[in-house]
Amino acid sequence: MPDTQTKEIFAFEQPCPIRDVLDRIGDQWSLLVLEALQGGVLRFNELNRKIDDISKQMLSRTLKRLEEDGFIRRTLFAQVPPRVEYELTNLGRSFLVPMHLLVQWADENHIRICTARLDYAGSGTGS
Amino acid sequence: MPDTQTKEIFAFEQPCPIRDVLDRIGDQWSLLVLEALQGGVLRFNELNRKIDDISKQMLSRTLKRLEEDGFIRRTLFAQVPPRVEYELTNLGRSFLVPMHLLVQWADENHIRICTARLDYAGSGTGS
DNA sequence: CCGGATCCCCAAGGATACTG
DNA sequence: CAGTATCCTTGGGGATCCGG
Repeated sequence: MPDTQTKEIFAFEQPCPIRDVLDRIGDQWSLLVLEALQGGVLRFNELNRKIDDISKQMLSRTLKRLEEDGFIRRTLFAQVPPRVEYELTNLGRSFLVPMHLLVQWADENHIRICTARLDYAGSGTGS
Repeated sequence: MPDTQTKEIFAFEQPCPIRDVLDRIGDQWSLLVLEALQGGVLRFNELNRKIDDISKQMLSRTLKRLEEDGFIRRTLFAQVPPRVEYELTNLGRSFLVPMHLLVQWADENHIRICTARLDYAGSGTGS
């Protein structure tokens, strides 16, 4: 792709940090990884086991993206059996503060959402 | 799954409210719509103009999903020229509280994320 | 004015095999 | 052990046309 045209991603991209954040943690796995790393340093396969329904592929991608955005730090020990450790950065840790509030809200209001869905389905379609 | 280890991770199962929430607001437009409705009641085309880079299609879908989950309320006035009004529910308004904290965090730390990206790109690829 | 129905495209996500 | 490369599937999102 030699020449990427300036495709208008969003008109609100420049001053829209939340978009960046949502794009990162809105995916399937990022939040799980961040939560898993709350306990401390973990190696790749430890993470893989801890989240065990994630594939190596997705774990790798997710870690790379999180590292790229500065949420986690990757440390490679150049040894014969490779050893790589992942841990939260200060940025990652600080992020979990507001995130947990959102999680808490979700937890407290999930029942309402479910109720609303049933209600909607019930009133919308007779069948 | 009655008993797992010190799994503070939200299991990826039935009781995973955050997944529901992220799936809803992690999309392209939901947040924009919710923010737009903060000011009060708006009609369909008013919303369309306010977010003007959204298509009618996506606005319609987004509104329906938000209504389905109980974040907004839709009021139809059966008139010859159809009139439909949208407004936040209490649930939707309460959601914006933790959400704004996340937005605020994003706002305050966006520069760090951007820096991390440049840093990562700079150290990762020499070319 | 307010959408639904339809078609299309692309990128995110998964599975598997391979590598240093 | 810690990934990468490759292929494939899925569905979100856009454009457009149609209907009430």
